[in-house]
Amino acid sequence: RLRKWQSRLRVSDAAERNLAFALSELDRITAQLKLPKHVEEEAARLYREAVRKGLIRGRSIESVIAACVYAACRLLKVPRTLDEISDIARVEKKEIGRSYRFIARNLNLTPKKLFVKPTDYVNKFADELGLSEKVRRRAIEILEEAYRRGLTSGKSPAGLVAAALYIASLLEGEKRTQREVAEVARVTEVTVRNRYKELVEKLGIKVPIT
Amino acid sequence: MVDMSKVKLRIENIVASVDLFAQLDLEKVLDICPNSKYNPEEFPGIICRFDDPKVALLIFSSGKLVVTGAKSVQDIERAVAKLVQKLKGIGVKFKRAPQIDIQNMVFSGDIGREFNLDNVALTLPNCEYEPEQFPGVIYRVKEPRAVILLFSSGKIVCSGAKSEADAWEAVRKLLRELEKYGLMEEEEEEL
DNA sequence: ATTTTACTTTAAAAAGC
DNA sequence: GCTTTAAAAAGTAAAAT
Repeated sequence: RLRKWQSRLRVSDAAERNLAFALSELDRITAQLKLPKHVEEEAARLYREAVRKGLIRGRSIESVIAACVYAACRLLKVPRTLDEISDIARVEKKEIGRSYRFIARNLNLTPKKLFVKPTDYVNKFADELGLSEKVRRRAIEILEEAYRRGLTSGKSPAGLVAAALYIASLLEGEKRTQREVAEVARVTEVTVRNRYKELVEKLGIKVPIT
Repeated sequence: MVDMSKVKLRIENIVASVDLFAQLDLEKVLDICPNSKYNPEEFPGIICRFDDPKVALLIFSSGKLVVTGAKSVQDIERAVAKLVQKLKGIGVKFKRAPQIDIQNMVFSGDIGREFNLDNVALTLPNCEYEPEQFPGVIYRVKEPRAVILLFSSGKIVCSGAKSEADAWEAVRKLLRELEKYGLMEEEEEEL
């Protein structure tokens, strides 16, 4: 009898220790990324739910917490790239991505709930690049036309937004280099260049010679 | 009725597990497998490649094998027969004829029309789509168990099926769902 | 700056860690 | 869970030219 009691205590002990570790990890990440309180709370809620459903088995607490942060950002429309999170999480991006897709599947986080409008990324990147409202509007117009023309399916949203911002910055006379745009969007210059070429070509955009 | 007339499927890879019903001394087996690799530290089996039929075999001391890379069940049968002949050459005795089990078949294919994957992801239940991580929609079919990757071009990859008939049935079920949710008509305008 | 090579996703088995 | 094997899809990344 006493043994069973002790083992239960041990189990809840371990569970409490794991939760405490997970929440401290969550605190560290959200503080470093300067994420709003409601995102941290949502991530914590998702984590507890994941634990309750036994989704942590076979996965590290770190990768699941990082995945919950990313999922919370997507659910609450707080644009953040997976790269930014994996920079400070001590787990590789690939592993966070796997945990993210796994909890999304099992917590019924549908693509619809997780969808973040490209517009939100436009504003986030434009903020970091110090671009005007005019450039943002132009970039969004380009993205909407690209969507209508079927040029966005399967492509990296970050890469598309980066290319649209690059083009808009040229058109509105507030030029940013491909390198600068690629850096904030966390994609390579080659990706920006590829998207840029396709958008300019297929949408017939005349960019000023640089 | 689901129109499958424009759908194409091409076998790309077959994975099979095989039991030869014989114990093997892997050090001796190494001699009859020219281009083979064996590092028990990292992997317990011999990795051996045949040019004809073009397959890769994983050979274990238990006498069990994994044959991959085949484009037909016949390729697997031929590869197993070829290995058995070589093993007989070094004196291996078999308790009975080898048992071959097809474990997985991978197909590439085409549905014959393009898709707006954002629309598909927002409408088709139980699918995954994370373009930041992978360009295709991932759709899991319960029965027969298989997974289909759907790309914006309409090209697909079907894996996990244990037979060609199962793969066709899985694709048929995906098309039935796409039709059910009106994702097969909306003649994506222009271009 | 462009080309080549490599890796992302899916499935499944083998023996052992 | 991981290790190894094969193959396609289309995109992106990294490395080479």
